[in-house]
Amino acid sequence: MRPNQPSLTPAGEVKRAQPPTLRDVAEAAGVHAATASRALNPSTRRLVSAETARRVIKAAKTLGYQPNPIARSLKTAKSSTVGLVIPDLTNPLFPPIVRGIEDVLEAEGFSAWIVNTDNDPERERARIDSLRSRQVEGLIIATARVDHPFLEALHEQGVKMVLVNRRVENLEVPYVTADDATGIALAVRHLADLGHRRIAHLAGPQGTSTGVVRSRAFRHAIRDHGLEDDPSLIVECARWNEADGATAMRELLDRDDRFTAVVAGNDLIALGCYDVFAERGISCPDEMSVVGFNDMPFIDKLRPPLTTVGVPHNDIGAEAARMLLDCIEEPERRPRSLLLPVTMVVRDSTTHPRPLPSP
Amino acid sequence: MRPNQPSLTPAGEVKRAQPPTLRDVAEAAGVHAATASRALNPSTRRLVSAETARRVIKAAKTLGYQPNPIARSLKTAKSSTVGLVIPDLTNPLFPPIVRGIEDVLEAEGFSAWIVNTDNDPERERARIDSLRSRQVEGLIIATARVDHPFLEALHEQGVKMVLVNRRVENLEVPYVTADDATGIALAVRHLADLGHRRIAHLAGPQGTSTGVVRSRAFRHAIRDHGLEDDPSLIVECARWNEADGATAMRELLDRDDRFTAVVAGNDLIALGCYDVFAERGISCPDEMSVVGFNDMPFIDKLRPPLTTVGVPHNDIGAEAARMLLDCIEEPERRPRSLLLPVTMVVRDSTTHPRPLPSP
DNA sequence: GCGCGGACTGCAAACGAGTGCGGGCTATCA
DNA sequence: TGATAGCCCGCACTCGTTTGCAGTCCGCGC
Repeated sequence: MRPNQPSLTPAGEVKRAQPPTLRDVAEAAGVHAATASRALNPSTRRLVSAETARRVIKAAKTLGYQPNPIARSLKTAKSSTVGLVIPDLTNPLFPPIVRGIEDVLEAEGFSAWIVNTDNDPERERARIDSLRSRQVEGLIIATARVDHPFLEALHEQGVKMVLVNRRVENLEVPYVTADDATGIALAVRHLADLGHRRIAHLAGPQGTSTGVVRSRAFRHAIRDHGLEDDPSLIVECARWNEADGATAMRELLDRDDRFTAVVAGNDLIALGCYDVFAERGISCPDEMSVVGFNDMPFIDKLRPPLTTVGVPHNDIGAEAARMLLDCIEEPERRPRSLLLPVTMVVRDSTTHPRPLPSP
Repeated sequence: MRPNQPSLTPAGEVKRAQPPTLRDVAEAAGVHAATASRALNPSTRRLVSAETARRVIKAAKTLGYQPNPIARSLKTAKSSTVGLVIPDLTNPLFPPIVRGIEDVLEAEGFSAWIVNTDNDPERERARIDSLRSRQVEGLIIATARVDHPFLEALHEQGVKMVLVNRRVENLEVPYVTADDATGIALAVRHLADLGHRRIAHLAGPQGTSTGVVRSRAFRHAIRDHGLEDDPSLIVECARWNEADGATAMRELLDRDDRFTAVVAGNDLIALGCYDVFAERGISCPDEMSVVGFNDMPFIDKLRPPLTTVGVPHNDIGAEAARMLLDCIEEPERRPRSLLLPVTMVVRDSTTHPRPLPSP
C-alpha cells in the first residue's frame, strides 16, 4: 500500500517506517558506510571502484535512499539553501521575482527560504539571524536601504549576498535592478510628447536607492525636455504603498493643482493616486494623467489601465539567483552588477492635457 | 566594528569567526555541555540547580549563543518548521493566506517552508519529499484535489497535515476553507434580487472540492430562487485562472448568449470574463453582470470594481496554522475542520439586467 | 553509624553523513 | 622473491545538540 520502501525486510520487522539511511544502503551493498558515501557523491566517486560504485548506487535506488540534508548540513556547514529577504510577500511585485529566483535555484539543486521583514529593521535582523543559523549559503535581499549598517556588517563577516531592486551606498555587493533612470526618462518623454508641461512626481522613499535614483532621473528628464522645473512638484512618499502614495497626492493637490500629469514612484503609489482621484472627483486621464512603474501583475486590469514602465520581474529574480550562485561557487570573483532593460507600457491612464492641443 | 561576539578571547585568536557553540557556553560557565543544554532548555531546566542555570544563561547571553537548529533537528528529528504547499505564489490569493500562517507560526517559534507545485503532481511529490527530508513537522496543503492518493498515502504514514481551501474525499484530515456554499448562495441571491433570471456559472475545476462545492451550491441556489435551471448555463473551467476562465466564457457566449449574469468560480475566472467582454465589446455591468469569489487584493481597483464574495484570507491561514500546531502537539486529537464565514461585497460589476425592470 | 533517597551533574552514546588516515591487497619491477 | 607503488576500502572521529544512565554529594531517619 505505502509508496516508499516500507517493510520488505525478510524478518517481520514492520517497524521500519523510518526512511533508509546511508548505513542501510551500505549494508545492502555489503560495504562500509564510508564507502557508500563516497560512491554516492559524484565528486568522490573516483575513490571507489567502478563495480562497488555501481552496487552502492543500485542499492540506494532500490531502497529509495535520499540523503538527509540535515545531517549533511551539520557536517559540511552547507545547506544548498539561500535566504530570500523581502519586505512583504503581499506586495504583488515580489511573487514574480521570487518565482524567477526559485526557478534558477531549483535547477542547481538549491532552494529558497522566504522571510518577510515588514520593513522593520529589528525584524529583519532577527529573520536574517535565523536564516544564518540555518546555514543558508547566501542571501538575496530586497529590503536594502541606502544606508544600511547591518548589511555592511554582514558583508564584512563574509556573508554572500546580492541585492535586488536596491543598492546600498559604499557597499561592494552585487545588485540587480531595473534600469530605473531610463525608465523614468521614458515616462517623462511619453508625457512630454503628449503635450504635458507641468508634471509632478510622487517620489519613493529617499531612504531607498530606487527612490533617489528615480527622483534624480525625474529632475534630469524634466530639464532635458525643457519642462517646468518646479521643486514644489515633487513630494516624497514615506513608503512604497498605496496609502502613502495617496497622502502624498493629497498634499500635492492641496499645495498646487495646476499640474496635468504625475509620474508615480511605482505602481502602488499610482494606485494611491487613483484613490485620491475617486475621493475628489478627478477624472483620469481626462483631467490628470498618471504613469506608474513596475507593471505589476493585474495592473493592466485597473480602471483605467495604468500606463507604466515594464520591468522584467522574472529576469530580475533569475539573474539575482544566478549571481548569488556565482558568488557561492567562486568567492573570489569581483562583484558584478546588472541593470535590466525596461520598456514603456502605454495604456489608458495617460492622454493629452486639457485643454487639448489643437491638431 | 562587528556586531556579534567576534574575537574577545584573551589570546590573539582572531580566528573565532564561528558562532559560539553549546560547548563554548558550557566552558564559560564552568559546566559540562550536557548541563548547559539542560539549563538552556526551559523544559529540562528543573533538572539543574537554580544557581548553575543562572550562570549558564548568563554565559549564553554574553557569548550571544544561538542554538544550532540543524544539530538540534538532527538529534531530535524535529525542526520547528512546517511545509507550505501551494500551487503558485504568483496567484494573489495565496500571499495573504501565507502571511496569516506565518504570523501564528512565528508566535510559536515555528517557521514555514514555501514550495510551489504549479499544479504538477510530479513536482508536488518531489517538493513534498524534499520538505519531509528536511524534517518538517507538518504540512499545510493548498493543492488538494478531490481524489488525491498521494495525500492519502502521506496521511497513512502519519504525516500531520491540514488542508486549506480544499478537502479531499474520504480523507480524515482537518481542513479550513471559506464557507463556499453560502458564499455562492449569497451571490445568486444578490443577482436574483437585482432581477436576473438566467444566470450562468463558470465553474471551477471539478477535480477540486472547491469547484464541486461551489457549483453544487450554485444549482441549489438557482432552484431555491425559482430561476431558470438550464444545465447548458454551467461550464467548467480547466483551471482556476484567467485564461481558462476566458475560454469557458467564450464557449458560453458562443453557445447561448441569452443569460444576463454570471457567477464566476473565483475572481481570476471573473477576470477572464473581463477579457472576453473587452474582446467582444460587451459592456459590464450594463449588458452583463458578473460576480467573483475571494475578494483578492486589488480586485476592487478593477474596471469595473468586481462584485465578489469576500473571504477572510488571513484568518484562513491563521486557523490552518493553529490547527496544524494542535495536531503536532496532541497527535491523538480528532481532526476538527473549520468553515469560515464569508461576506457579500457588492461593487460595480453587477446591476439590473437590461431591459431594466420598470420601477 | 549506616543506609537511603533526592538533587545535581558529568559521561558517553547517539542522530546521519563526510573525510583524513592508514592498512590490505594486487601488480609491477628489480 | 622481496620491495614499492597504487588502488580501494574501512576505521574512527567530527559536526552541535540531546538524553539515558550512572556517579557524587548531601541530608535525613532509623
